[in-house]
Amino acid sequence: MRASDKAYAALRDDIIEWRLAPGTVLTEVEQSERLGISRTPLREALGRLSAEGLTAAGGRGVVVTDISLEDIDELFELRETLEGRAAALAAERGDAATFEQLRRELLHAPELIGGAEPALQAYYDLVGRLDAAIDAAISNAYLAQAMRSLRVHLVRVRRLAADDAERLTAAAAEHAAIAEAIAAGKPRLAEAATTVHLHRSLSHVKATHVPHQKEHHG
Amino acid sequence: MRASDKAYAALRDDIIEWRLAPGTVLTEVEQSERLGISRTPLREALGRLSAEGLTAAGGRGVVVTDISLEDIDELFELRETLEGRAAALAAERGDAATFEQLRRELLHAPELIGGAEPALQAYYDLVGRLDAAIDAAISNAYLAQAMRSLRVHLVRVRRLAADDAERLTAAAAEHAAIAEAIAAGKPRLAEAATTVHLHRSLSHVKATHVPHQKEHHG
DNA sequence: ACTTCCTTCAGTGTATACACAAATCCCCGC
DNA sequence: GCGGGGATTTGTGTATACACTGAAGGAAGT
Repeated sequence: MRASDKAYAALRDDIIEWRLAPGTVLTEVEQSERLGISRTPLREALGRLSAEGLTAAGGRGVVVTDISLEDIDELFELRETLEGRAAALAAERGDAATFEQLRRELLHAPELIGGAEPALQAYYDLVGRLDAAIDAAISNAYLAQAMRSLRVHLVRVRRLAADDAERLTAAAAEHAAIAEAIAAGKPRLAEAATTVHLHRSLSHVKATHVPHQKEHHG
Repeated sequence: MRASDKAYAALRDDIIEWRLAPGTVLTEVEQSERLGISRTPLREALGRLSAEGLTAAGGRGVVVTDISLEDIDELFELRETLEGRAAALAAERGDAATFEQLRRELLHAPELIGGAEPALQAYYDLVGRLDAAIDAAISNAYLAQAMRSLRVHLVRVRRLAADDAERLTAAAAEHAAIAEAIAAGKPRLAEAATTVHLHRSLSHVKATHVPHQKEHHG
C-alpha cells in the first residue's frame, strides 16, 4: 500500500469518525510526522480530501470542513435527486432476481439489528449490498460516481445521529420496499419509496442530532 | 499563479479541446519538461484531472480518458437528473427579475449567433450566465458542485458536435423558455423545459457527431 | 524455434532540501 | 506606555535525488 493511500485512509477515517473536529487545521509537517510519512505523499492525500470536500484548502493549511444543519438539508436534497433517479433506473434495467433476493434478506434484517456488534455490522453490509446492486443495475458510471462521492459525506452525517434499534428496523423495512419495487420493475414506485425513505431518514437525523463540540487542542 | 495551477489549466485545455487524444499516456517527466515545470506540481495537476475523470490513473502513468457514445448517453442522463432538479429549485427559490432579464437577453441572442467570433463568444457567455444564475438560485452547494463537475465533460462533448447557427438559434429559444419558467416560478414547467432542451441537445450531438481519430504519435 | 531467466531501463513513489510568503513577535523609537 | 518596523518563525510551493517496481528485451538452454 502506498504511503499516500495510507495517509488518505487514515485522515479520511479520522474526519468521518469525528476524531478530527471541523475547523482543525491540518498542517503538512505535523500530519506527516504523526502518520510517519513524508510531506509529498501527505500532500496528495490532502488534495484528494479537499477534492471530496472533506477538507478545504484555504490560504494557510487545509481545514476540516464543517457540516451544518443547512448542509444536511442540501446533502439530502441532492441525495433525493440522485438516488430517486437511480432507483427508478434500477427498476427499469436491473435484474429482478437480484433485488428479490435482497428484499428477502432485508425482511430478515430485524433479527440482526437486535443483536450485538457483529450482527449489526452484517446489517450495514446488507444495506451496502443494496446500494452496490443499484449502482450496478443503473449501468451509468457518472451517476454511480456522483452517488459514491455523496456517500462519503452521508457516512459522516450518520455518525451524528443516534441509530437506535427502532429506527434501524423501520429503515430496513423501507429498504425492503425499495428492493421490492425495483424487483417488480416499477420505476415510479421505486422512486417514491426512495423519497419516503430519505425523508424519514432526514427527519430522524435532525431529530436526534447532537452538535459535536469542537475539541480545541491547547 | 502556481505552477501546478498552470499545468492543470494547460492539460485540462489540451484534453477538452481534443489536442490530447484519448488513450494518450501522460508521462510525468515528459509532461513536466513540456510545460517547463517540475514533476511535483505536475503530479498534483494530474491528480486533479484524474479526480475529475478527464484522465485515469491506471497502473503505469495516467491516460487521457475516452468518451464513447454510451458515455454521452450516461452523461446526459445524469445531466437531465441534476439540471432538471436545479431548474425546478431555481423556479421555487430564484429571483424572478434576474431570470426575466436573462430571458429578454436570450430572446435577442439570434442577433449574436449570426455574427462573427466575438459575438458568438458573447452568446456562450450569456448561456454561462444563465447556468451561474441557476447555480446561485438553488442555494445548494452540493448540487452546484455536482453540476460543475459535469460541465467539464460536457464542454468536451460539445467540441464533438457541429454547432451550426440553426441549432444555436433553437437552443437560445429553449434556454429562454427555461428562464421564463423560472422567472414565472413554475418548477414543473422549468423542469420540463430543461428536459426538452437536453433531449434536443443530445439528439443534435449524436446526429452531428464525428468520431475523433486518435493521433498515434510515432 | 520456442521458452525461460536474467538484465536493464523507464517510470513512478517517496524523501528531503531550498525558496518564498505571510504572520507574529520583539525591540526600538517616540 | 504605545506604535511601527524589521527579524524570526512557521508553513507552503517547487525542485531534485534516490529507491523500488514492473515491463521489455536479449541471451542461453532445450
